[in-house]
Amino acid sequence: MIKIPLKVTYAIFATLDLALRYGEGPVQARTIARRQTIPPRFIEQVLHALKQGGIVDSIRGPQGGYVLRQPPAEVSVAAIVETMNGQAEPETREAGTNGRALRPPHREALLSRLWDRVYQAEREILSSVTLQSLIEQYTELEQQRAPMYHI
Amino acid sequence: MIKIPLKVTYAIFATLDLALRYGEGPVQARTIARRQTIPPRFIEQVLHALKQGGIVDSIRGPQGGYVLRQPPAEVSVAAIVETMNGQAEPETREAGTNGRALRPPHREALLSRLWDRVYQAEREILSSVTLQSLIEQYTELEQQRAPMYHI
DNA sequence: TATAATTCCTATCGGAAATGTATGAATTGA
DNA sequence: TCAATTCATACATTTCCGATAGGAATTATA
Repeated sequence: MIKIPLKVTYAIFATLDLALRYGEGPVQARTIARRQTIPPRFIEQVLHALKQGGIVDSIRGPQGGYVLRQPPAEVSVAAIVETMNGQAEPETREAGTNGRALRPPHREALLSRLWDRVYQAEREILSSVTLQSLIEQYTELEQQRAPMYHI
Repeated sequence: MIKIPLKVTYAIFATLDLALRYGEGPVQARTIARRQTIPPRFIEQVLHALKQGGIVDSIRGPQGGYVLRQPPAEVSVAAIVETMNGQAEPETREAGTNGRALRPPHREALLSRLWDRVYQAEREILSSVTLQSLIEQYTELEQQRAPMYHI
């Protein structure tokens, strides 16, 4: 049921990459693509969507690139996920009804309510996680195994 | 993020149709299809999947059809949803990593944890909703607007 | 002002998944 | 035996997603 489009994963890794370098000036799409192993032409679209969603800012021209619009602690995963999904209209496909079974208006409402509850639960979880907290979790994980010889 | 395949919606409406007639003998696929406005050839596949998942039983031959295997109060939406999705392997696509950014093993783990939490929350909600409770909600909704002139 | 580096925009492609159709075999009550 | 029904599988169609491509717009720098 839960679908995690690659696009979303890419978006999170890309913003994490920016978060690790927050305050150090713009990072170019190509650079992120190389570091995160994301198809270079594809990450452009991801970053563009993130810009439309107000997650990142872009600087054009030479020495340009992308920067996080807000400090990593202010950027929730929920915001990123919603931005990446926001493009496609929910487009609730109706199923129609007949006879004397459950009838359309309420029948649809029944499931809408349910999906809404699920969606809400998801949002609450994703809202509580920020790029900052992800980075912290990551360094914790790393330190458990090897005393950072990177970053 | 939340993806609701039509197949799943159909499965819920079909089982609801059976739930409304629980104990009254088998209902034929064609009948459900007509009442719930589901492509007749398609609902067969849905019902078949539900049978494999142990949600419904089937009776072949004339006067055959489908019945709920358990009373409506025992059938959770989670069971239905899992049955309908159970076919396709999750198939976690890796994204790989390079350079000195977040490195693969833990980077992936980071998101896996997060998606697991979301998935868990979803399951809890869907497990708490049964066909019985859906029917109750439905009749409530109906009575609020018009004093049932159907069913 | 020219140039090169970069983002921006849109179109398109290919493959996979979802949706739906078709056909015939197997089962079984009457 | 016959007709009604599920069962099984294959096939067709559409939609979505990941990815690629080409060129336009912008701008720092020389």
